[in-house]
Amino acid sequence: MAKQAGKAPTLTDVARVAGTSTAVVSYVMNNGPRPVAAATRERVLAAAAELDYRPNRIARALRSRTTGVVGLILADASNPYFGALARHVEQALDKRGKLTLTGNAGYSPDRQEHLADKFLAAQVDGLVIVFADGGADVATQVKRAGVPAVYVHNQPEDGQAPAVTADNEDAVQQAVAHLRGHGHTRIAFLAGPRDAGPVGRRRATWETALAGTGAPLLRCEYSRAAAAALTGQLISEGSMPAALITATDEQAIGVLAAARAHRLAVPERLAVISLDGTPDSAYTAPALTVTQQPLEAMAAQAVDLLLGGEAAAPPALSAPLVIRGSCGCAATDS
Amino acid sequence: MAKQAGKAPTLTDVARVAGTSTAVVSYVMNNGPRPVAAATRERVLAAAAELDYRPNRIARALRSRTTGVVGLILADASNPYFGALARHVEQALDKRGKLTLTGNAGYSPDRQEHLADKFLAAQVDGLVIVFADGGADVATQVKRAGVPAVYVHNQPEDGQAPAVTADNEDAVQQAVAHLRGHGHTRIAFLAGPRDAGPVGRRRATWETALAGTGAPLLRCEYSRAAAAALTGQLISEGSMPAALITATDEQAIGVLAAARAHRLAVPERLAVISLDGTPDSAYTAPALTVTQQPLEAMAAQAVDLLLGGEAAAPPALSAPLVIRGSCGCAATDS
DNA sequence: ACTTCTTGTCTAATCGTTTAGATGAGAGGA
DNA sequence: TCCTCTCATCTAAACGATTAGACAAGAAGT
Repeated sequence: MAKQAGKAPTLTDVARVAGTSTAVVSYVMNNGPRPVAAATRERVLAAAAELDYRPNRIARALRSRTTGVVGLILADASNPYFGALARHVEQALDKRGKLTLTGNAGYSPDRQEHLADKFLAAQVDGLVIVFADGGADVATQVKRAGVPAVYVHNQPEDGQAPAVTADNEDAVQQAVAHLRGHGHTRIAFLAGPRDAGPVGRRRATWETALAGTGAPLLRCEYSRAAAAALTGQLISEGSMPAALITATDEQAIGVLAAARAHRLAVPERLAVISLDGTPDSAYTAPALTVTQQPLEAMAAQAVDLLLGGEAAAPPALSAPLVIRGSCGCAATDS
Repeated sequence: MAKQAGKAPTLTDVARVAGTSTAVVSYVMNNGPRPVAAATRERVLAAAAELDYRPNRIARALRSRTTGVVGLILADASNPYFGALARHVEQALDKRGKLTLTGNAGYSPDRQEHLADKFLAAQVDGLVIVFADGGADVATQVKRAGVPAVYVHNQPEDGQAPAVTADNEDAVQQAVAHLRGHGHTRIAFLAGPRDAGPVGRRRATWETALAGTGAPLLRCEYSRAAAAALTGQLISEGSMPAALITATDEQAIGVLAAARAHRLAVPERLAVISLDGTPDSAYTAPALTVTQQPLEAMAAQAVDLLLGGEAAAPPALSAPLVIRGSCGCAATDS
């Protein structure tokens, strides 16, 4: 059937075989801007099939100024939270026929800009940006280029660009309420090194909820090692609070490891709730009670927002509380 | 300085400002195939800077038949092993000035083919393929397209394409030797559902090492849930072996969770060593003893292999044994 | 019978590069 | 002086698609 020798067949080849001009072939291929007679369409389709013709996306992109590629900039794919988000974004984009150009920026603003630059030069049709923090420079850079962009999980300071996040206020409130239900009053919060945008609002919500109780605000990098180090230090000093909400699972996992190393019983002497809810959280010891972010829904909404259509009232992205062992409830280990 | 209105500047614009033809501008931009007088070069560079000119990669790709984009097909970015590998591959490619098109195939051959198809249509310069298993169809599809490809972590059955893997035989042997050092003789192996290529060789190595001891070969999907279910069942039946090597960390984590749920003490009554060594493995309870795969080196080698050059004798990719608590050594928790 | 639509198709310009071939100006050799 | 080489540069043809404008033929309206 299919020719196997030589170069890939082009539009012109198909036109020659079908006995038409390249224009009609193009019209057929994209149900083009002009109608084509049924009989002709058949001939074209047959010719295309015979040659195993596949349109050259590059040529199409050059002419039509749309590449069918979307850039995804994220902090770090080896963090399961971002990794899972990346996977869902990629899948949502694929469903819309788009390809995903991925870049890991680490937590460095320089690399964020570098990637944005590269992606813009590659003429992406849009950008999905998932940062842990910061990214203001990138935001203005992107806006100036006039490329549509959506921020997920965070929002640049200027707050102009559309952003998708779970309902963080609600999540924090659920966590606080649940820990209070266990009798805790001094509930500490482990935040990231800085905070801006929606993720920062987690801290703000905690602050108003716990106002006046003297519960400490802790800060460390979003890594297991950093959280473990901080926790170890606090335990040694004897200043570890009895209840803690962590901004991320990575931090919570670090806290748990340090507690174990120092023989501090969880949840008896330290109750923990984390705000991410990655798959990892179900397999820690004890399993983490979390507010589970709906990553798939967030990814879907981000893509809808970016590509338009489906603008049906964006569903509220609530992060339900998933109760496991680390908060003090009977461990429902499995 | 920079123009801000209107469309992006093109080669032609630069040529006009510099008072040259587009050819010289092109020669300057890529230290072109022909020399340019120093004075002229300066003028061109100045004009380009003034206009803030950035070459249009699409047009360049159309003409020169090379896109500067490499496709990365992997099973599942939310699995930290693949996520970390993806990050390292992306970074190695970036260092070479390439962009990374990423796709998650899940564990489905259909999606593998779908992605390969898309990427080939996008005219990628090369393909990095990271599968858990299988992928023979994709391999032939890719080979027929004549696009260079490298397989990482696995190798298609036909064994023609270059592949990068850690030294799995050695890893298994280290694990077996270590568990024997703890006095175990019946050392079971938890493999994936099928096995082919290098990953399959892990099982083969185990088989020859343990020949005649009657140690069982277990199989389940590469997921925590599947491993946990299997382990739970074995414990209930009373047929759980006392020593186990798992093919992946994900499986090991599932095993640990099930053991905990069934109050089976690790490492006292069940010693475990896993063959991946993802960051996760350091934070389980007890922390996993693993053979640690050098993901970054694997990624670097894969990219070198794909893009040529640097062919300096590929370093041996050994996976050193990292001793933590799950094997029976004194837990060096931290 | 003559204009006016409609419908289907073709011609050719265009997107922004790369690069082979033509051209022209000096330098050096006879 | 004339011819031959270099160099530096320019002209213009690709690359493979999209799409506005021209055109031909038949249907419909008067």
